Amino acid sequence: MSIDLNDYFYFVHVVEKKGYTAAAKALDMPKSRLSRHVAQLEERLGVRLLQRSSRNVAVTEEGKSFYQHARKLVDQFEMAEAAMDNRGGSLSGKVVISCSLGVAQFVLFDIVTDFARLHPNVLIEQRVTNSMIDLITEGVDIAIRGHSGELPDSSLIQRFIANVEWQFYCSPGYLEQLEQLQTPYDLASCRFLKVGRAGAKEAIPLQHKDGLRTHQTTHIALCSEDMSTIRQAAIDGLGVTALPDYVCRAPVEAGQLVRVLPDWVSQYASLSLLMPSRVGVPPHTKALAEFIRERLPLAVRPQ
Amino acid sequence: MSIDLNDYFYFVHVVEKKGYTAAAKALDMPKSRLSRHVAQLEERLGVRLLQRSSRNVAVTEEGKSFYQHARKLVDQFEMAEAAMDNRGGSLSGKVVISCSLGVAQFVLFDIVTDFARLHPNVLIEQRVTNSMIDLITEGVDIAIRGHSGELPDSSLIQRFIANVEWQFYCSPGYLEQLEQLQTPYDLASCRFLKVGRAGAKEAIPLQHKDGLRTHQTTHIALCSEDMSTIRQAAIDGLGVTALPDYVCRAPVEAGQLVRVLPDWVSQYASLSLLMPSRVGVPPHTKALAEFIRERLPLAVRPQ
DNA sequence: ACTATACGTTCCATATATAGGACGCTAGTG
DNA sequence: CACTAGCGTCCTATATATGGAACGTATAGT
Repeated sequence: MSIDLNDYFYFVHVVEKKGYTAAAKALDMPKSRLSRHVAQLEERLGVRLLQRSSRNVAVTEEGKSFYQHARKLVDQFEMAEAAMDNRGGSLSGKVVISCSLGVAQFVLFDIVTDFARLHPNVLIEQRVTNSMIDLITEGVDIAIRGHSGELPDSSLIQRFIANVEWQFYCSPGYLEQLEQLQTPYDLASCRFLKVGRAGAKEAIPLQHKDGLRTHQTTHIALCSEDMSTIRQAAIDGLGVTALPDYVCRAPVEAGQLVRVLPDWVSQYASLSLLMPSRVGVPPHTKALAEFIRERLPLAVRPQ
Repeated sequence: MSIDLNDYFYFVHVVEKKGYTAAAKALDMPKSRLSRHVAQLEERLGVRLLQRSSRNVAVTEEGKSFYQHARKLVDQFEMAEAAMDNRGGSLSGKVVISCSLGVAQFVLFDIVTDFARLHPNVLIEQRVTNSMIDLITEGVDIAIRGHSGELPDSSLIQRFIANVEWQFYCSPGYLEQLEQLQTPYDLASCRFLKVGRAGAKEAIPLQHKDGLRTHQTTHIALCSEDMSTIRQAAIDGLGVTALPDYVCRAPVEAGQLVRVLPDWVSQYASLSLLMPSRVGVPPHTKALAEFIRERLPLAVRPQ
């Protein structure tokens, strides 16, 4: 029974993709290899890491514990590889990064410029869209995706980066106009400013900090796919809105917005970084991915 | 060109054993394997990590940088393995640990007892000697060795654990008796208490914090292989001594000893953990080794 | 209830890595 | 100045791992 550090790598990816088939697609290797390597790891450790059914895999308690360690190992691996790619000679090449409007305006704006300053020979092509596009056919190297709950399975490598809370905000002036805004029900008598697309009336999801979920139907005063437009509308006192916490941090500090229903969150979302594969990725692409992975959590850090 | 995390493991061991032959012996595998894996790693990264002559290997600058990352990866690996070995079921078995008198009395005393309390079914046999013994023939599983400079090459796995400074101490009362003790030369008129074996006169090595080295011959009043005896003699005002910093921390805080020549150190030493091999090591031995590796640096931490 | 589908595992011819020794080289030794 | 011991690398029969398809099974849609 021999020690094989690659087992860690395989195991981590099977866990993160929640299955052998998905992991095999993402890593572009036959699933039989993954199966055998994870089995070998389990035998060597004498622990069952994954509980297989014929339909999917579930991570056991031991597996979760082991995953914590194994993920750190793979992190170290990725950092080491990225460090070696950066060494000395300046990076060059073109990298296509895709993200949403909100992420571009409020999260990545200084990260990509800092990277561009750091690596003047790397051409960054940023594609901004709120639509889900196919990264492979569109030739995208890196995508940042915001999503609530699970990201739909795909053949992409996806790495969790940060949690995001969509909180409720309005201007201090608008708040005074309202009779009260203490409970989700009070939203019914508000004008609501919604990010995305909407009809005249929409059910706004709410989640209490203790986990309780509910909905409240309310009147939509304005909806836009552009968060900065919605934010400006809220600052101008047009209504209540739900936005990611990091979007409203500055106007809250400036006194232009106040957080309302502070015990409630519209949705808990996540930001993930997606890449088509992890093998054969050119150094400048790896470097940007690693740069984002380090900087982005700081940019959206709560408080 | 395929990615192989084992390359990291092999590279780290070649660096730490300063050669393919020594690493191969320690890991109990043919050196051809190490050679090929390191070569593959270099080719994949496109960097020369080791500079080979036909007589030995030298780590390049890139190699040193890469080693920092790779060592962390291997650390993670070892911690993950140890964590899995510890899981649930209580460990059992016998483990033989060898160390010097000083390490036993001043460093390991609560570490081994804590471990014994944590794992009541593990029998720890501690062998205490100041002589260099052959771990393999003596059946020793783990050894803690103090050494100044490099540890002599052996077929053992050796992991650096902590730095130790041998500093100069005497009692406040003895210090008053002395005309002055400002420079190494002033040691000549002191009575010196030496750890180990010595003649009536000995050259005491000194090293300035800036790196300058010198010697000072002085009269030996007492020498013992037991640090606690020497320390007690110093507390009783019999002379000046040089002892590891951690040995004198308590008496210094109690006002029984004062550090003299504070800009000088008698020697910079290290503590390392040695094990016969890393493959086929039973869980309880791994667990003790990992436990020591975590706890010992805290026990000897300066200040 | 039925069926098509997608899952993880197993099988086996083939490709790849390995072990152990031979090799060429160099630093220390007499 | 020749020699020996010890180093890292290269070579090749053999052992091991691999990829792709076949397999058994459980789910989700009808």
